[in-house]
Amino acid sequence: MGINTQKMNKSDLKLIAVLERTGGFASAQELHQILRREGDGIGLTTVYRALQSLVDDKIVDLLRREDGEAIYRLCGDTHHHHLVCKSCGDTVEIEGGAIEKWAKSMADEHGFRDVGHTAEIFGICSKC
Amino acid sequence: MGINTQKMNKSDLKLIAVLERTGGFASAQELHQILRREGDGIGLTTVYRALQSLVDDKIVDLLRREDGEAIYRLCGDTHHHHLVCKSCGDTVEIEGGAIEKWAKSMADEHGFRDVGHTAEIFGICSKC
DNA sequence: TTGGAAATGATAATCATTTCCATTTTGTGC
DNA sequence: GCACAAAATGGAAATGATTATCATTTCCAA
Repeated sequence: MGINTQKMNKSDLKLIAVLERTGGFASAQELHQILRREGDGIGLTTVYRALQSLVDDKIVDLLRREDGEAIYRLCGDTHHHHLVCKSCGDTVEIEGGAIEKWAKSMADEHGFRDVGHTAEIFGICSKC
Repeated sequence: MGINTQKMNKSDLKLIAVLERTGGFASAQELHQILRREGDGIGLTTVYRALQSLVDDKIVDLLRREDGEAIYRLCGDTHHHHLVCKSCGDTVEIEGGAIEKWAKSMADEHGFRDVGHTAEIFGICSKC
């Protein structure tokens, strides 16, 4: 049994569809632009509302960009991390098995539960 | 040798003093209010500028509250990561030896150099 | 003392997010 | 189909943090 789509409204489903299609993280503003570009007249307010309800229902995760802007992704997407070039912006998706273990053991050690984590690596790629 | 205060300006020192006194995390707006309440006529602009420069110099850490607002805290002199409670904001500094190794090996594998990294864990602490 | 660089702070601009509210759509019993 | 209430929608204005602008002040070396 996947997501229960029975009780959702159109906006929720539209947002889920876009998030499935794009795959990664996206901000509310970006998601709104994507839908608009595709001819959907959805309003920004509705995008925020739908995302909020999806977060409440634990269907999407809410994270934060470096500058504090909220970004969303479908829960259950394969969890991975990024290796980003500070010069050209090129990004490599990498596995983070070691991080998962580290986060879990640290959380256990300090009595934290419901833990998530962020981990990114920045550097200069071979081309730059 | 602690922080090098020689090259700092008054505003930087004021902010450090308040952060030392209050101990935990505080937002720019809160720090500004505290200084104003104490009779210091410092401007909000200067508070943001000083905090930015302290972050650049790795003298304070910048994290995000749940709502995206930036919060600042004096950091110790060792490289560390944070375990943050999403509910009460309580923070534990933790070692990240595993992360250092992981970041280095990933960077080597993909030909990146001059690498840095970020890693934070967030969850619900035992008290909440 | 003085000239220029750095620091300062009030004000305005920016930008994501929320709130408000009038309008439209949807669902339901007849 | 029809009337009507509840839910959904979206544009516009409000909010609040952060940043940019720019005129003025402070600092400091010559």
